Amino acid sequence: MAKSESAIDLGLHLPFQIAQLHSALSAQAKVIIAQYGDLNLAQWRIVRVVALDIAHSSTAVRTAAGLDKGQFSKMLAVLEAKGYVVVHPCPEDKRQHVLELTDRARRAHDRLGPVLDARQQHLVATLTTEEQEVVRKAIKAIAAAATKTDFDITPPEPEDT
Amino acid sequence: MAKSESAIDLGLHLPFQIAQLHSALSAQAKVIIAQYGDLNLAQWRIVRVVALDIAHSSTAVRTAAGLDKGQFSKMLAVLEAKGYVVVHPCPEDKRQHVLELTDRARRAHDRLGPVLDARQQHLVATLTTEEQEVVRKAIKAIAAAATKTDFDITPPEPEDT
DNA sequence: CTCAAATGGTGGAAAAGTCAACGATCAAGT
DNA sequence: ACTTGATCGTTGACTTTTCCACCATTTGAG
Repeated sequence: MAKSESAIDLGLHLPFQIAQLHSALSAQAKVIIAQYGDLNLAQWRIVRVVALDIAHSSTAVRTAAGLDKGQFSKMLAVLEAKGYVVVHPCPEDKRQHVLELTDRARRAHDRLGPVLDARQQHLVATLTTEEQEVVRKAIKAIAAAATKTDFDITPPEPEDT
Repeated sequence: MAKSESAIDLGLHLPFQIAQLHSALSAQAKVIIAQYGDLNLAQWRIVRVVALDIAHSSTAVRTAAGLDKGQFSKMLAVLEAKGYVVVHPCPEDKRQHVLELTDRARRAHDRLGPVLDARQQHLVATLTTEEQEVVRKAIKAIAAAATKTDFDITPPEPEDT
């Protein structure tokens, strides 16, 4: 088989390829988003999660957007300052907030949403439905497998030097 | 079909899921690498590219490792300072350098390489060979599709506000 | 040879992301 | 009611990543 290469074929390197892919996607998103407003990627994600009614309370939005606690706090402050969201106290849990989008955010979402949907379609355009399904499943599986960190074929040996 | 959700099902979101996956993989790699030495991810990639004889001249290594120009310069300086690589002038192009690994780097690679290979296998362990093939193809295709930034369903209309 | 355009590497600035500590709030048990 | 432990959001320091302007070198055209 063509696996004669040391280890660098195409098969190996999955994390590297994912990183490359992520980089490309991120750059693409950045350019697109920049054309339509003054929000960055993280901020847009927050807006989108709320606009699609995926979540409205702060923690739920944060996890859905996949953001760090600190970063979320900062981005949310920016969004509020720019007039994209209004923050209400949460009746059920006084520690949290409830996010409400302003008209400005809704307009931005109405303009940008379709473009991002088009992008999404463009991205998977070359894949069949079955392939998309496989990819989706694989992402999930690999993400789960990525939690293990103790491989330890050979335990670290500090006195090797 | 089950596509009743606004847009947020599983199918959409690919960039987001890739981002999450990348984050998980990156964190995993970070932990593993940290156990075996004092190199970070980018530095390790450089070492690996050279160790596997994928490239030796600076620009080739940089692109193979998928690093930013500036970051590569800095990481390379660190590698040199730590005694992992020796930088020679490039005879064919005086702007570039030729990278040579030190024994230290080779030892590090000999120790860490197998662990990362094991990790790689673990990551794709749940996927069949065909599925791996699909994933590989998909990554390539999506990455290619990610270069397009001009979707412009509707051109930006500044006077919408 | 000379010039202009393109490419490579460096360094600094700005942005993004990470992390830990802190006070406020909640939940659960007593 | 009270206490303990957990969760939540904020803040500030810190690291990492990204971007851009600059100079040196190369390449190709005249």
